[in-house]
Amino acid sequence: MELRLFNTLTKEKEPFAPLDPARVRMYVCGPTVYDFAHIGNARPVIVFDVLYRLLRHLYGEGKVKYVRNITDVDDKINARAAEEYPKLPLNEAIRLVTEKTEKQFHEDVDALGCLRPDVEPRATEHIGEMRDLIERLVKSGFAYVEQEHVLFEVGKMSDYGKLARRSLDEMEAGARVEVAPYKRNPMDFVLWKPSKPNEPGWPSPSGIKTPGRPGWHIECSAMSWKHLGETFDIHGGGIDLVFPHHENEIAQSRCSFHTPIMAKTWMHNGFLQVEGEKMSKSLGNFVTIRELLTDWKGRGWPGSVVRLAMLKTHYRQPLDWTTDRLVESDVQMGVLKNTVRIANPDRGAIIPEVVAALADDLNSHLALSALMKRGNDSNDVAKTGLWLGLFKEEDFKIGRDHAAGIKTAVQEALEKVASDLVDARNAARANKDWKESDRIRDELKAMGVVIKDNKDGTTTWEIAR
RNA sequence: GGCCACGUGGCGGAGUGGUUACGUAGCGGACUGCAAAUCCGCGUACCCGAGUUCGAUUCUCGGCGUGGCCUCCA
Repeated sequence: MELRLFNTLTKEKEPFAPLDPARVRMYVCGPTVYDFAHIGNARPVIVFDVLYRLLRHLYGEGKVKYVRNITDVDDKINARAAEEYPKLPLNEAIRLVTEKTEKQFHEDVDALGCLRPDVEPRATEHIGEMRDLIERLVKSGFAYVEQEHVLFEVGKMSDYGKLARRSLDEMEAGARVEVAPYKRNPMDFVLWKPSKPNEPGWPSPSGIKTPGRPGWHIECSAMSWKHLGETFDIHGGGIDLVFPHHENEIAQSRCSFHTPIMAKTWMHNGFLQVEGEKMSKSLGNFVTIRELLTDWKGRGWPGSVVRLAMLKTHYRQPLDWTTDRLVESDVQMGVLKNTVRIANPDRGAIIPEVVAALADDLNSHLALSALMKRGNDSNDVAKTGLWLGLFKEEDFKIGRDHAAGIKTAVQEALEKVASDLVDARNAARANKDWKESDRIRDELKAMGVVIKDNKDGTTTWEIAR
């Protein structure tokens, strides 16, 4: 099956061919760990999780390497640490903030059914690689040292701006901010900057005496290099990262290694709004993953429902996050769960139409349509839903145990009670005592058991969703 | 101001130069003592204007609207 992906570099959907099919390599920009991740952060995590699953399916599980970084050096982190732990030394406070936030992030995205990447490198563990890259750039003339800063000189790179499709002239004309005095060109960007005495700092490159810290972009160049090599296949993130972040990553990496590309395919997910408005703290419509899972609009939403709600829209389209979207996803998830309630994924196969839809630039909505199509074999739906991350293995534990004849004491007791009541109700029905029959059904309902009178005359029951 | 994306039925949303998915909601029906679940049927949409064309929702140009980037940001 041919995989086609939209490449921001060429603005075209193109056939995907890995540099090395035995080692498919993908890098996605991960979170800056200073606060709960919000629903906008969840979008790329879910989207690229689906791509990761698809790549593993197409090339083999052991053949794909997925790297998603954790940014643990950043001014926002420093500010948050000082605010939350004013009495601790800053470095210790920073460690507490980043560790806590990283744990929260993992809990949240696990709940959304996302697989962990193969490597989750931390910026602070790659300062050496960053210094190495910076030294290379200075030596080869792409970067310069000025007032203890190291800056990348954009004018030295002939096709700077290619990803964002902007020429230097256009960008300078649009520059609205004050230009720092140490910059040769207004668009030059920081690779390394000096730290104040109370800030985190590391030995500086290129003969700078004062300890310093990295600029924002260099960490991704360093970590992708360390874990994926000088060039790799896919680099992903939110569309807002195209400029300047990804443009600058490309500049750093290509000029360090003198390569024509950094990543072959650049993929960017579209932005998300909340109830038709831009999500922002000032509007008060900021939605964190944690809120969604526990209490948003009066209830908690299962991770699978959030995942489904996210994948209903193609990843490059803008997405409006609304209650209606979640309610509909909840209904659909209920239908899916009902379909697979006695299914066994081990006996099913991944539905080819679902894979085909995803292989066409991750058309997740069409894939979901194929999954929910009437008449699908329930074992196939189970297998495919599991593969898509919509179901978890434990969703099928009861079905499997049931098939294997394993029951817990609680289940046995429940079954005894329920089957006695069902028998009593059927006896009442045989006497056309509808009042008693309905009373027993209500009693069962109160216990969380739903009755179904089947067409063949039998009566079955199940635990209410 | 510069660059870019998007605009499809009540809602979500795919797709296509001509035959107009699918889901959800709604309505009608089958099945039921009544329910639940399931199944069947119905609705007939593509921002506006101009152009290309035998024919455009689909291509081109212009407009309007929404959003993004240009500054930390998924």
